[in-house]
Amino acid sequence: MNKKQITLVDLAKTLGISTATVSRALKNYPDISADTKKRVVELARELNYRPNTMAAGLRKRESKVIGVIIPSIVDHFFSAVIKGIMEVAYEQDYRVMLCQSNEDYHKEVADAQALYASRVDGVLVSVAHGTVQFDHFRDFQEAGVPIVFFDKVPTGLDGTSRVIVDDHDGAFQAVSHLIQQGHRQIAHFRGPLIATTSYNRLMGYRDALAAHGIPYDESLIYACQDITLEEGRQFTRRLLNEHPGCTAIFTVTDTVAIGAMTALKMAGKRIPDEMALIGFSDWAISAIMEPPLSSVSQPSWEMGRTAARLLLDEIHSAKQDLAFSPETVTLRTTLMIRQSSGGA
Amino acid sequence: MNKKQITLVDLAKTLGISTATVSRALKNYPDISADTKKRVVELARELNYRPNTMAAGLRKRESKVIGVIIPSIVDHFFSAVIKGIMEVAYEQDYRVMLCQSNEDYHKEVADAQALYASRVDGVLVSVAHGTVQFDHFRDFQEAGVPIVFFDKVPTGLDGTSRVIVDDHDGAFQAVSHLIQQGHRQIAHFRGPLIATTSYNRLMGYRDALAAHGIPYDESLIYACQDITLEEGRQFTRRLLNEHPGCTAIFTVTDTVAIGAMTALKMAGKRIPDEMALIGFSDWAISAIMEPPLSSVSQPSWEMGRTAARLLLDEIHSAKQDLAFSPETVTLRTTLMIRQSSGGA
DNA sequence: CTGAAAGCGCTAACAT
DNA sequence: ATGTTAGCGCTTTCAG
Repeated sequence: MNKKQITLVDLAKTLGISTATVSRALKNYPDISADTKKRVVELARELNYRPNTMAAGLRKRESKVIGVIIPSIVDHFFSAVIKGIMEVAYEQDYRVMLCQSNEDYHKEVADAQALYASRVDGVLVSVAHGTVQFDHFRDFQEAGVPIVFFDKVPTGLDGTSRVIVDDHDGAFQAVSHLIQQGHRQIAHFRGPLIATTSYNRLMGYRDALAAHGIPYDESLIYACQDITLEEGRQFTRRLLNEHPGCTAIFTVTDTVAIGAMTALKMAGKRIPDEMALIGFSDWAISAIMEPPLSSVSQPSWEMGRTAARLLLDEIHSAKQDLAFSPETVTLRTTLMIRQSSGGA
Repeated sequence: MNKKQITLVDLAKTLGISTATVSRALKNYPDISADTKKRVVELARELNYRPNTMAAGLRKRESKVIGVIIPSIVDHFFSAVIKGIMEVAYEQDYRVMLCQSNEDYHKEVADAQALYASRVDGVLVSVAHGTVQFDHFRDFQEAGVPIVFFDKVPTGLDGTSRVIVDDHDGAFQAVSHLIQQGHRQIAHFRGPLIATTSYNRLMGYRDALAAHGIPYDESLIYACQDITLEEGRQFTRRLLNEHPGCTAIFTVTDTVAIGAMTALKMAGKRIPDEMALIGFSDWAISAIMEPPLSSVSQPSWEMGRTAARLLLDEIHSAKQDLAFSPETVTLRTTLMIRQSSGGA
């Protein structure tokens, strides 16, 4: 199909020199005469020569590609992470191969295999909800291909770096803020506890109550399955019924908080006067809701950059056979106080 | 660095047969005895053999990778497009290499070169705002590598397929709807006209007025530069001042519409009674604004799937040296009528 | 400073 | 039904 591409051989032939010299000239090798270098570079530009990275990769046993596996790309958080990853990769002259697991374990396995088959130099992965077994990453580990996990990280599988968000602290701050506003009965709409993030946010909530001497009341916890607007609405209606004395809600994520907001308005409750509200994630839209939604902001872009940097460092170490000790970086959240929590 | 990987040679040696046979056995070639095939497949699984796609790619002159260049990934529209692309690619056993131009011409050029160097089998691109010259795609064209443009497509550069949205019709419908609701003075907050999308939406607006016998009043057009919330707010305040008789606004995109919504509420105007509002893009959030925002919904996911399908078809044709005539697919928008336009 | 030659891992004629 | 051989385009010893 493809028309003939220009190769090193073409350049070498027309110049009457060896391909080795051409290769070296193009790579700024020290022991090359300024003259030949110039001739090579010029001809290369003239013929529009483009090195074939597959050939180089095969020979050098490196692809200059990093693989990324994420649960979902249509998600502000993840797309911001990817943006961070791509920036760092680009800065260091790496390409990015992207896979979306759709929160499906089997797809994640297939993605890992495809990336391994492509001989990526490293992988960044945020594991799917349902993933509890991690054999599909063994290929990489056995081959010495660095892996860095971010956001949703596996339990066990040590020897790998991780970048996570301090969900516990984020929740702790949010709830502490509500307590400082005078709230005593604070509901929490949590997520599924298999997700470490949901779990840690719940713990942050509990610990904040404990730290302020407020007893933990399990009936104030409502468990979302799918983390939808609809769940936010439903639980709000139930809460209003079951706990008329409750004056604040902290939700596992903004989606749920916005659902709650709608339900509260429909019930004629004033926010934050009759019910304060804080979400988690700080979507772009949260700030423009009415009233603007307080939320725990996650450093998504930073997370992408940090994870990519960690991975590339490890790749470089591995290439030079240097030791590398895996690191776990915990990024801090920021509580964005807006009107919905009465603090702004 | 990397530990030794299992190769065809390893399999061939332990089984005492040739690599050719092993290769064929793994690929379900017809002329292979059931017995050897079984032995090969079993050993391959046992040793956890993973074919090296770089080697195969070099030999077969195809990478099974498609490149994607988009202006921005942190954007609901584009991330949905990418999702569609990745799904189709996965179905047909292709990998996706993703690049983000950041709406920067020079980055776009660098991305194109990197993708060409990776010898991708085809490219999908949505060009940056500022891109007016398209030489950086010549490499692909000369090498016979298919390109499909989507959303932001180049003018000229024919011989390539395109997938676009019918912006004109989307705008036409939106404005017609407003007219049917009885509005006669309808403002339009447009985008920069270098973007074909913005231009076509403006034309749709004009033509809808014309079709209903309403004169076009240039002073009702406000030009956004950056398409921000803030611009939406400012223009709304100006509009209220300059055109007290105006009763409806159609904006180039939802961001601007939401800015307008905030400004209207602050000015104490009731939506849609005193001012009707329709946006464009149909963000997830538009439906949960208060009042819910009417908007022209773009088929983003469909666009990704269509573009990817078109590209893969062309790749397959090229591989078999079949003729392929470039196609331009125009996807229809859907007007989502909600409360902000008074129709629901 | 440059060249010759081998080889990365795989596939595809062309044999047999 | 299987083996032989050549080669995809590049890098890298090892010689000179």
